[in-house]
Amino acid sequence: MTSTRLEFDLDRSSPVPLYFQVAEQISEAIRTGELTPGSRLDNEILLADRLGLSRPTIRQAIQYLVDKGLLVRKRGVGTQVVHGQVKRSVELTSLYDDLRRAGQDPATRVLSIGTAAADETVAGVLAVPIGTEVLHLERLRFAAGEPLALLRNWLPLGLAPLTADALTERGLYELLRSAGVRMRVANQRIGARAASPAEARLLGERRGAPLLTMVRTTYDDQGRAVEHGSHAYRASHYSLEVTLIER
Amino acid sequence: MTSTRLEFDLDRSSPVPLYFQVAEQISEAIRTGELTPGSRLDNEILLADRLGLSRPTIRQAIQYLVDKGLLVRKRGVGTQVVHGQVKRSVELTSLYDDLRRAGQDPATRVLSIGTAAADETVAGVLAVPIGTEVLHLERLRFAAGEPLALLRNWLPLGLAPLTADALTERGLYELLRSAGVRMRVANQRIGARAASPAEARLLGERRGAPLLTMVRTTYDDQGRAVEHGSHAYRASHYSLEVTLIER
DNA sequence: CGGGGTAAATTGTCTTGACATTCTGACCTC
DNA sequence: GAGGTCAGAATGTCAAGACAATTTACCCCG
Repeated sequence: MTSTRLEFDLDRSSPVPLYFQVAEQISEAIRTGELTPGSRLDNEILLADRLGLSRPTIRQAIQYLVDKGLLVRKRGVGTQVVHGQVKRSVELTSLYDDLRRAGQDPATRVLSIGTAAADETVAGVLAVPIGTEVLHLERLRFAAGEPLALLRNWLPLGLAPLTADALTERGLYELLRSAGVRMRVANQRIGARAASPAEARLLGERRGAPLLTMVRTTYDDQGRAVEHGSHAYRASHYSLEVTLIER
Repeated sequence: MTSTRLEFDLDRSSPVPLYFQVAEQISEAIRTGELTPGSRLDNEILLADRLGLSRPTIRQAIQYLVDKGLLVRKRGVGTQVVHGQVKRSVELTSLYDDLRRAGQDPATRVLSIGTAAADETVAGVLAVPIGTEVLHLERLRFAAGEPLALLRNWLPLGLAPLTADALTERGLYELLRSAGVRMRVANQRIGARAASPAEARLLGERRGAPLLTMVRTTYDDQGRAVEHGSHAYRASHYSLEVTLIER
């Protein structure tokens, strides 16, 4: 089994790090099928030699792809492309992003927006004193013209200029990101329960219909809570997908 | 703000890599509160110097903790302990493991175990031809004496010696791991639906009660599917927790 | 012909050294 | 006093080399 002779374009004057250029091109070769699942990469020393790079740089590129789940390394054996195509969606996504990517034409109706005093739960997760004024949102999300989810959020004040108009046009995550908030970690608790009469009316379901619930707290790169949400989805129309990669 | 003078025990004769020893002890210092959230670590060069290690080794230790979400690095600034305490459970866990860790005394009743011909769905996710014989399991999981979940699994034959007795005593993941299966990636789809009469009877719920459902496929480090499961949990008794870390 | 030991191949770990990039804060100028 | 400029500090990237640990395959011996 001879390994594929990959071609690489390296631009040493580019601000893009060399290890990243290498990783991108290996990744591309996997995507296009030039590197088939199970095939072996050349060993690190040979690769480094052929590209005129040092071994640590090559290792950094490979490690990056191993962390993303595209490659597998084994000491004494070599580096291989993983078999099978696992969906790789480990990103911090929001419902709005997901729907738009799926071509589902999301729409939002802002039910309420304004400040509220943080109760014990909200104060706890946002790490502010009880009673602190926080921003409270209630939105109804539609996809393909159908009501899909009831979204309630609490955020610290002053994070981003959020208005009803802006929230009607764009998703919360998108607005936060463009305001310079760098979300990095999210903790989600996913459950299910029967719809209350009020929820059923808003979502167009029968009373007692199963709802998928998610309580999420999102933190920025400093570990500060930037958003807390309590959402309810119509189980008949939506499910969540999660991919876990063990290191 | 002076940085804490950490003490480190390094054992160069240990088979445990030095970078890992350092990472463990920083992690421990964070856990015990010796390093408080927001506090700055000494810079990498100073740290390397004090421990008698090279800078790349220190960087490897820090990078490991950054990936786990315990530390934050900023170029030109330094390395800090993240604020807040995000739950760090990015592991590939099974229900059985979760329950036992929570001291919930899990128990299992094996409803059926045997081979079955793979239908289109199962064949697709396990990457075997339709009609291939696969192992099929049906289990009822109890916690604290109460029925909690209905678990159905399909596995390739010959992976591990699975018997009804073994499955009564231990979890599926535990048995697979001890048979040398290295699970690395899991793709999960989480939803909710109303309980069918049969499910309601087994789980001790009323007909139509909301169930939390999870369809999961687990892959080993080669990317080969090792397990496919379709599970239903009593929403009134259980919820799933997921932590996402963006790199 | 089978089993065990050995050697080769490959990745894992660690060191030393250099320069680039980015952020912060102090200083200087207007 | 406000704003821009510059220097210092810290992490980011890259190189070249050495040795360790592990896996695989081969060869030799019984």
